[in-house]
Amino acid sequence: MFEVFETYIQAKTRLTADELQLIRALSVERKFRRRELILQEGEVCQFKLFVTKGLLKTSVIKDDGTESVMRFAAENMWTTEHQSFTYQTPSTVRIEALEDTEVVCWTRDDMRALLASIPAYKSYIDRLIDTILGDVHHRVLMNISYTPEEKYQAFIADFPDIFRRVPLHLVASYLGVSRETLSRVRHAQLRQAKG
Amino acid sequence: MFEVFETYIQAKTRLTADELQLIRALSVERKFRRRELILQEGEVCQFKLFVTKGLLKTSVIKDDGTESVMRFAAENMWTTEHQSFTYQTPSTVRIEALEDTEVVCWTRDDMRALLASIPAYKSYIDRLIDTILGDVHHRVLMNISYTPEEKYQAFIADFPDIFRRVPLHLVASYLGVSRETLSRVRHAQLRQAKG
DNA sequence: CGATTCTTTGAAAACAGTCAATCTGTGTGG
DNA sequence: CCACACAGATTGACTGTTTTCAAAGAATCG
Repeated sequence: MFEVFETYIQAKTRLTADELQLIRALSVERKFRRRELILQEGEVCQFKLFVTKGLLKTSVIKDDGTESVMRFAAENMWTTEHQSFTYQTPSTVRIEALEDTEVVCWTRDDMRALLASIPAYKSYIDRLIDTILGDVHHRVLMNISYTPEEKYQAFIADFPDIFRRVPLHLVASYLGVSRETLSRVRHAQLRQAKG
Repeated sequence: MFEVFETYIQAKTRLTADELQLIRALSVERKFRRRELILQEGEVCQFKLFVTKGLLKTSVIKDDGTESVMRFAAENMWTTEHQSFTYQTPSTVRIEALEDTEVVCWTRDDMRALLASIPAYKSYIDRLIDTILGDVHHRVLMNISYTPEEKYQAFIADFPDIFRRVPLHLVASYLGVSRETLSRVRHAQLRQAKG
């Protein structure tokens, strides 16, 4: 699995063999089965995960049982519960595997050590966070100003590799519309694409 | 104005007199009138702003003239167009003063220089970004799972110092509901509070 | 297969959005 | 200082959309 990460990170930044070796030494490889929980509500998030294979879902479950999907993470994407990971506090979200999934991950302390000792890696992470910030701003704008049709189109455009692999009702939850509405939206768009 | 920033930053992190002096040396103080544009769509965002007095609004105007408010920034809050500032690309958003406003600000290059030479300042900014990330995740969750009533309550709880100073229709835009709906929501809540 | 999960569909209800008109307060200029 | 203009808020009636509920149909996994 680490090889996938290695390929990815080499494309993003220039690391020496020693630096990469250090990152590898502190990494942990883990596998999860479909439906397996990576993180449960109330637990402290111990790892920052890099997905090398499969698909993860981060979500919040309300008291009434309603689920809100915060995030999907497929190959070559990072995921973690930022708050819980950074401050080692109980998580309010859960992370679950939607497919059999393989990840490479690091604990907070190991991550800190790596970032402190490898400037190029730190600066890559800084750029990554810039990107995340841009993405989430885009998502907010979509949330407050798009119609359901536009939201679904944006989702397809933003996650071309993911949208076919995720059950529609989870996409609906991610977008903040009901599954029935999204089903109808998609149906209408399919008809339009044909006609 | 710098004094306000100084008080703020000293409470957040420990800086030496020299470091603070350096930060001051590169800072620019600016004042804006109510309704004045700080940043226009298409312009490159030259500054990262720290508000010492007043209130700013960041928003996006769609082709049909509809405005979506992305963010408010009052005293002791930072604001900038992250994408435009970081990569010096044209901004898709505008920033406007809702009140007469005073800010302390820094250009990207000066900010970079400061962060590179003052580790404590860099680490403060890193923590700040952690906070922003948490805030915006909270906002997304609110967007996709709260009712208009809950959104308004959350806004009041999140911005107790701001909500009274902002026209209701801008709050509505920020929350992604129509101004009429928010007006009715607020009315109902006032009645409830009395009864 | 057999059971679960997921999707679709229809009909009804609830809801928020739109439109239009009015009301309020504020600030500006004569 | 007044009057007028303007930005903002409210209200009612209406429209349109989305949610909800319920049931049936498809797909998928074990």
